[in-house]
Amino acid sequence: MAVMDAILKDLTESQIDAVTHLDGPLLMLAGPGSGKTRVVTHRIAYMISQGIAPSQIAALTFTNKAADEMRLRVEKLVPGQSVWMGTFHRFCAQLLRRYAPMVGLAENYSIYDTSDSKQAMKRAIEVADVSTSHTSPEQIASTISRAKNRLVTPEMMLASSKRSGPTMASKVYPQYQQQLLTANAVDFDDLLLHIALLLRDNPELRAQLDARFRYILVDEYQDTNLAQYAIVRALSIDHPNLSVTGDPDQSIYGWRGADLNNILDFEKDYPSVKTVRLEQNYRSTPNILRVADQLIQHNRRRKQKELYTHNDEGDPVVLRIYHNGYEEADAIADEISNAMAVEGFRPRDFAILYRMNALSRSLEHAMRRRGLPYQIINGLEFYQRKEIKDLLAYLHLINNPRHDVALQRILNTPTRGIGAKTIQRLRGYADRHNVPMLDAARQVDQIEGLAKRSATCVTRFVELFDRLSLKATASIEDLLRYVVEETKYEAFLLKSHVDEQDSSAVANVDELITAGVEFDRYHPDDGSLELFLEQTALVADTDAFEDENDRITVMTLHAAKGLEFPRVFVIGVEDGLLPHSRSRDTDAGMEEERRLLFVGITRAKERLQLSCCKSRTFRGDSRPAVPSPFFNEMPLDEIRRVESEVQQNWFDDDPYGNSYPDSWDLPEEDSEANQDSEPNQDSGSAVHEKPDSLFDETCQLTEQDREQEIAKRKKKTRAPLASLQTAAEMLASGSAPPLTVYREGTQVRHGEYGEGTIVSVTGRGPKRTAMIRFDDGERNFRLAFANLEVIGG
DNA sequence: TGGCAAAGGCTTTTT
DNA sequence: GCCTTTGCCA
Repeated sequence: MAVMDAILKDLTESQIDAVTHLDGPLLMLAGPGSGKTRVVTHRIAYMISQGIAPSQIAALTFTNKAADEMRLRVEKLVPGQSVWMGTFHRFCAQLLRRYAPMVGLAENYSIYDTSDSKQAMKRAIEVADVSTSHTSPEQIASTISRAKNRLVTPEMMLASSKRSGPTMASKVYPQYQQQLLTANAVDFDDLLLHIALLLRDNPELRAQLDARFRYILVDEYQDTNLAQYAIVRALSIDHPNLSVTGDPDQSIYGWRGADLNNILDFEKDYPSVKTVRLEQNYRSTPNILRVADQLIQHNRRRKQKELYTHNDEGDPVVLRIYHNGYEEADAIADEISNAMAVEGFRPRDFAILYRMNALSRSLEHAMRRRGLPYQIINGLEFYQRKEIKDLLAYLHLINNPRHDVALQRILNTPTRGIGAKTIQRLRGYADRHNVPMLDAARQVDQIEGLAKRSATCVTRFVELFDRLSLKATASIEDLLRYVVEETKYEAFLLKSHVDEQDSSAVANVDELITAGVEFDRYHPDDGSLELFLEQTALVADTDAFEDENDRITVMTLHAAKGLEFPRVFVIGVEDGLLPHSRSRDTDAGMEEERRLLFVGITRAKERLQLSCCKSRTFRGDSRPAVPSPFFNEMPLDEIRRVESEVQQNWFDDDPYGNSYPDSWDLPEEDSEANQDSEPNQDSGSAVHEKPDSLFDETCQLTEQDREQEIAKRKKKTRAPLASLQTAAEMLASGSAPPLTVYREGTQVRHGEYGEGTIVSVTGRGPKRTAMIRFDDGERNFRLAFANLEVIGG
């Protein structure tokens, strides 16, 4: 049979083993580049070819992108079949649409994004009346989020905190849930939580859905949390045809509640499981694979596996040491541009990966200056833009008039005379009566202490809203255009960006409308406002990735999971960055960081470069950087180490005025540059005894380097690095603005407040701040801005 | 009330 | 360095 041939052709024995497994639990342990997606898609095709109804199959992925990819490939094998494929969150969102009333919601419920839920959280904290002096809303939010991922309800949290006294989170959690319920909204975690609890508490519904989704496939199983575990478990009792794929070594979402035990204990949960191991790697060269393998051997919580490949040896992995982040970015951009010109690589062949989004900036500069086409996949993108959030807030409120966060956002946007005070009054009224704020706005006359004028403005807003609501069933495009027009939104944008060259805001509005047009075209029949909003809420940053675009890809290591590129650069492989300083303290944290680097390394097919810098600009000023301890866990003898030469004109060529800080700092802060890199004494007991840590000479500034740098800086007119010169020298050379020494006891005169005495000086660089005592009290000034005159001391 | 400028604070990763 | 909050003035 032809279809069958196509499905099983070119598969290895163990792959066929997995593909042809139909009934009963299946665990696929698949190393990087082992053709996992291929096996999963072929398996779906095989199932269908064996007569299993596509409607009984659900494939759950981690990102929409992975789902799209899967859909595309299944479509090729068995055209026209409709298997449900999508993310866990989308899966739950759609179930919840249907069963919303069972958890106290209406089916037009809204999905709060992170910033929405932060707003709700603040309000909950206010209502719960707890002091946040020792925590932040974010901290409480993350505690509650973790609780939800572990299926802990407000009642459970309260009960468990009975003994030690209620915690901040246990007091806020019920309030927060009340906020969401009143607003007919859920947050990301609730999507999973509601469904998990629904399945647990309603045996009939559970059985019904178990039968409906008879075959469930879960991708990236190593990244599932308890809530997700409970959901798939509940759907696989009568029909335990659950197949999961994953790689414990690629679990990188522990911070989000992912529980490695889900995959490590799968065989215990389902004793009759068939386990298939896919260990052959079809992606990378042996050189790359050995580095990855030796690194990950240092993790203890894992399942041992043998990675091997029949690919050609290829080039050695390169470890590159740069002076600073700007050089790193420039050199990589040059290298890419060279490889394209000389070796015929395409932009899409390259990926640059890093631990934090903040590291993308210098890369962006470097590539833009060379005219290299690139795509940055990062947070704070399109849907986070103010103008987009504003317009979507209108749509959200039209779809769900109880959406309080949206209401508060647009009540005075564009400005229409409704101030913070008025909004606060409305909120207070709403909280007291336990009603949505829009209802409060409709009853504005009954709110005491509100100025007549404010009340009129509110009423006018309600009228506007009612007018907009009449268009609720129009196409998304029409609705958006109508909103923009009725609110005079563009005029508002133009007015608020008068002197800026920021025309991008208006362009973004157009782009949103375009997105609406596309949605309308894609959903001629089933398109609804609700669905549009759901889609925009559940898009991830990684989904913006388009591989048909011929561009260099720039993104975080997290976002890179599941992708592959011929040439990969991992930048910023430095202690404190990778591993990140906030993960360094625990073994679990370190292991996850190690896995993260493992994921980065194994994205590369042909060539891999890891790089670190001697100094890195961070939060405004540059600090010495130390290579990642992970380098000591790699086969260094087969890695090619290249230290960039000191470029003669490097500092003069530097296009960014700030690669070295101007000298605001007082000489006493010298020491920082000198107390380099003690190669992490506290951590790494096992690998520690290598005294010849290869970085001794390379990654600390040698005396010679230092002298060269001093010489070069002296030539410049810009203020030199304070740590390398005394204030007197700077004055003598005329290279610095007259350096005023502000210290405790210095007498100063302020243009406005008169004479005073400096009590203390804190902070560094442009943020250096002095506390000055005047006759009428103490005030803080930033020395860089304050207009101070020294009169003595 | 609204607009602006300065101070404050903060950065891991994302559905 | 950048975004958010605050505090002051028209």
